[in-house]
Amino acid sequence: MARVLVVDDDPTVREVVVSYLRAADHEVIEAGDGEEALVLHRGEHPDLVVLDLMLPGIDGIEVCRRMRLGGDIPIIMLTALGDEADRVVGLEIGADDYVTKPFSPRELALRVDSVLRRSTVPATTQRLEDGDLLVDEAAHTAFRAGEPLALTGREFDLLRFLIAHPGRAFSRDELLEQVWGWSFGDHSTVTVHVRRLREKIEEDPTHPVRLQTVWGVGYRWEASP
Amino acid sequence: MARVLVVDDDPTVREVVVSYLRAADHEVIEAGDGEEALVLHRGEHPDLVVLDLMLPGIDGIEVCRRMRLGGDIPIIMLTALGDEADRVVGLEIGADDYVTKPFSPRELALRVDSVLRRSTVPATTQRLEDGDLLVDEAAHTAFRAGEPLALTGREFDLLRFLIAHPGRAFSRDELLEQVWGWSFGDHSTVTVHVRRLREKIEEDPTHPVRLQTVWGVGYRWEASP
DNA sequence: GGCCGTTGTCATGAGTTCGTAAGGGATTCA
DNA sequence: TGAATCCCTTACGAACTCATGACAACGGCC
Repeated sequence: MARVLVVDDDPTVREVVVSYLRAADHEVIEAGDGEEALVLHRGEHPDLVVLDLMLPGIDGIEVCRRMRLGGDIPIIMLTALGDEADRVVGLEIGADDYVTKPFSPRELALRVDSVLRRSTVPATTQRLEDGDLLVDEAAHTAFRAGEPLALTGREFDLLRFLIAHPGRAFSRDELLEQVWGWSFGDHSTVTVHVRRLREKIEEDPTHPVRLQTVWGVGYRWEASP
Repeated sequence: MARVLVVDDDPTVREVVVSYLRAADHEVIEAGDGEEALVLHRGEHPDLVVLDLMLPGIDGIEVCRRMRLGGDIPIIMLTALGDEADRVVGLEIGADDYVTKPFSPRELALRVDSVLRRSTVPATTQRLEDGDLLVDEAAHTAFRAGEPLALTGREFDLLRFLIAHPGRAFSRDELLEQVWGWSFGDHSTVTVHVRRLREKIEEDPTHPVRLQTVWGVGYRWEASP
């Protein structure tokens, strides 16, 4: 339910943590060192960071400090077992929680949930991707090849719904129901909005590739290969 | 600093913990079993509880549950080392933190401080930066390119919140909730304050770059590149 | 008390978005 | 081939949203 950035230089540790967090329905992005972590933090706006204290290059403490400058983000520290000094440092610089290595992945997942729960702003938004298209629900913005698209509210809702349900054809009635929240309505409403959306996301709006017409039925989102 | 209730059936453990917490300027009250703990919790209203999981009579889990019924009080669990089941249980029933026995009293004292800090002041930072903007929370002052900005109280709160959560769209209701602390209110209050803030931080307030409008939704802080 | 800055509310106007209608083109089927 | 159906495109007014300026209430300070 949230976007989590996992920072650890050990790929094995990352793999385990990532798989557990994904199983808990979180979107996960990874970094292997401090520099990469800071770049991802700036660019991806994760909801929470799981951060190893011992990192090559910029160490975890410095990463934590710099992330804190860029925004109010919860951080869970990973520290070596028994190294009390490390743990003390972690708490002093204001990590929201920490877990000692070796740790149980299940416990870490619980900590993540716990920290998210007491976070001031609920993190319940995920991002949807399809090829070079990206729908960021938290930012309420869609991007094509990294460039933000100037979508209106309805267009954004429509795109979000279609990308979330690729490969399936929806009738206009279904779209009115799912996107507009109407139980009845004029079909042309859908038609026109589809056209407007195509105008903004299709390479050649006259010959749509992603938002395809299904004759006699409605429309279908064709996922990128 | 705070009133802490220490619950453990071992008088030696209590004595060590208590002396350390007193050294850290906390007021400490003690209980040797679950029943006594619940009575003191009800009567003395401590700010935080350090609770042994293994107790004669009513066990720690039950004590924790009942205390939670009586209010949102931070609880730190004491558990046996390596007993992951206990730790997981502790987290699941909502302990804010735990410490494994044998533990360093100094670390416990730090944990107490840490939990108190995040329960009273939820994960706030001292300084926030975004491009040439700087928010100094301690001084309650914001700067642009080193020059202090003449912000009013509300404007400062609004700016701090937005910079702390960059790249995310907030509805007016959410902003009223997060910045004003209101659960309901007039949307125009937000609109007007956004306008006033833009007047002071945007290069061209008519065409805002950082504090952007998200049509039909609310506003979003655009982090500088 | 009087002055001043802050704050919340309101009215107004400008700008944006949305739904609908209508005409023309495309597709299907007899 | 022709008719019927479905879809695309365009245009336009209504409804909505936001920005702006003004104003009164409130509290601090002299």
